[in-house]
Amino acid sequence: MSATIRDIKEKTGLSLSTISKYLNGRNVLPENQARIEAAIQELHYEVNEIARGLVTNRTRTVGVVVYSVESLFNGTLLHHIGNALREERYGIFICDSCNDEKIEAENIRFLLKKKVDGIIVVPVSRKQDFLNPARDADVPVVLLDRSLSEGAFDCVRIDNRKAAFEAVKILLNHNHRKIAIICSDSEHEYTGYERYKGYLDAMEQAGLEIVGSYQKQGCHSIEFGQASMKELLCLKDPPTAVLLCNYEISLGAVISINELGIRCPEDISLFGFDDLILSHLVKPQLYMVVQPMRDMGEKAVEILLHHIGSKEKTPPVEIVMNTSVRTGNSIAKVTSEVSAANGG
Amino acid sequence: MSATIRDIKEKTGLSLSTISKYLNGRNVLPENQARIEAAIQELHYEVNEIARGLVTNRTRTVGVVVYSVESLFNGTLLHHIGNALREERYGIFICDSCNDEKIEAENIRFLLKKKVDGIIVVPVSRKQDFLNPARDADVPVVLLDRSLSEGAFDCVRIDNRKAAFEAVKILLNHNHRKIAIICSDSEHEYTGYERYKGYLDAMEQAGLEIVGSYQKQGCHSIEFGQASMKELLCLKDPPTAVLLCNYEISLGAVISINELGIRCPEDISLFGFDDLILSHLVKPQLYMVVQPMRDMGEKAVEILLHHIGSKEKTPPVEIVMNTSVRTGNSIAKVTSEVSAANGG
DNA sequence: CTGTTAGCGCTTTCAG
DNA sequence: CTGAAAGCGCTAACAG
Repeated sequence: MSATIRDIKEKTGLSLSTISKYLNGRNVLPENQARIEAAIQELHYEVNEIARGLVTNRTRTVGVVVYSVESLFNGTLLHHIGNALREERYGIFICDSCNDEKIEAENIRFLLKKKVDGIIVVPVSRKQDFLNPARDADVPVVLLDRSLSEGAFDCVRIDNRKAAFEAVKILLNHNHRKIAIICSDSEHEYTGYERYKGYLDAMEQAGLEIVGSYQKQGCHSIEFGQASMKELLCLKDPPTAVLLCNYEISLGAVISINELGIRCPEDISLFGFDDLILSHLVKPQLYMVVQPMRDMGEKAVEILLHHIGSKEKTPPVEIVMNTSVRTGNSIAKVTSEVSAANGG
Repeated sequence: MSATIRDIKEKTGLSLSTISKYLNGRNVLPENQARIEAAIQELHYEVNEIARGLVTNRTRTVGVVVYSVESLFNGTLLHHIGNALREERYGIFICDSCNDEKIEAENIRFLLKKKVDGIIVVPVSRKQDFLNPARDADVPVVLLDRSLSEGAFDCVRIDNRKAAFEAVKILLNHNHRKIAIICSDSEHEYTGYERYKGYLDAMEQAGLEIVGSYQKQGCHSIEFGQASMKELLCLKDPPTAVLLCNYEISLGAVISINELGIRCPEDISLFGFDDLILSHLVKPQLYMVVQPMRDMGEKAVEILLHHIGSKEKTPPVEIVMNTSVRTGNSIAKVTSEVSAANGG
């Protein structure tokens, strides 16, 4: 069907190597350049990247594996990663792990068979086993957003513990004492556990007791956020504020208070994570921890391309980025009397 | 680095072709099967899909080009497409057009160079020029969600005109007469124009005059939805109901009424498009046109794979799927007196 | 600067 | 059923 370098050879009478050189930007006589260019136009020639990849052993393609392509968080990350990669003329193979470790492992093997030059992964698994094939094949990997238990790969993320800590501090500054948390559990996800620890740090520093029924740990999902919020609201002695530890849980919690007709911040104060238009959509505007998603995506690409460029091994690095807080009006100031009464 | 079929040849003493046959599921003596399998395990051999693709001229890879990977609408579509493709052991090359026609055209050329077997595209452009290279290279293309002006490619979509028509009918049944529309314009997008026509159909059938200031046509974006909604609300004689013709515009409209402190449905009734958790998130629940996104994605894959399987050309087909309406409480019943007064 | 040659890893004739 | 040989489209030495 499509023209090959051989057709150009026929048309121009030049050798394959001259044409190849022209295609790769090396020096060719102006006259020959013109002839090749003319033939390319005439034949609608396009390089066959497959053939090129076979010989160069570089496909100029990066695989990106995300835990779920349906999550707006990942969509945003993918957008920034894609932009950064396109600038460097890299293609992007996106794989959806559907929040399933088996699919995730399959995705890695798939990408390896496709001979990608490197892989960026926002992982489902907590352990690194699924990445062993990549390591064996010497294909560089950069983790994004979530680190793994062993820490053997480069990772770009935020300081989750600190971010949660600071969020709780803001709640404390509004005199909240009965503060609950909904997060993904350590088995399910890295960030959930870290954020939980940040919550504990702040509570302990404030000398507050950790109430068992105020701790909701489970899946990273809208459903879990929704159900947990409902449970918290139905407690005999409900919390006055809740920290929602990721985007999906934040969504679920908002759905829940809508369903139950609970008012925010009059009845409950909320602090969410990952501001993806959510704070603009719902009334009142939510306080949220915001991650520098663009910087994170770009940094991951930068590190990966650096590895691809120079095959020398370097010890794994963790890039930890700063978060910020988007203020809203989802937090009520607890008056001291009430605070005292509640705190008792 | 990684093992090749040659290493297996050394280990087993068998010929390349026998090994290749085994890898492709053809008949090989049980004894030889066992030897090959053992060598594969030992060497961690994985097929080099690049090399295979070079000779078979099939990469078992499909390109998917979406207008924006940041849009939840596309994320959902991608999820279903990815699932369907994975089941058929196809890989998926996702390209983000960033709502830019130039990038979109670039994406097509990129995929062609990567020798994808077929392309699914949710297009930015209204005209098909950017797909000419694919047609020239005999790579099958299926359009999804949005059709092009010429209709020369297969397309899976809904009946946009009818969907909008029915939405307006529901508003009319609630006695609304002053009905506005916010949609993407025909220059920007296929669906916008179709939905606009459906709106006109319903208004004309009801014998209502089309008020110029109630027609907002522009970009498919949150910003446009937000700004347009604000303009409508600030009119001297504002509409009592608004049809929001896509997800981003629906988001923008909700943001706008939140900002202005307008109540829905007391002050204004809303009817949106594409229910992607939005109706659950905001209060009150929005009435929405919902598209069968999963069916659409799966159908697009089915058609594409069929084309890939049999290279014979068939005239382009348009698959038009049915929509449904998710009811909410975002529409107020206009009392007849008011209706008469307003309708005047 | 240009051409010749070899070969990337695999599949595919075609004999045997 | 198995093996030898050719070749997919391109790049990478090496001579010239």
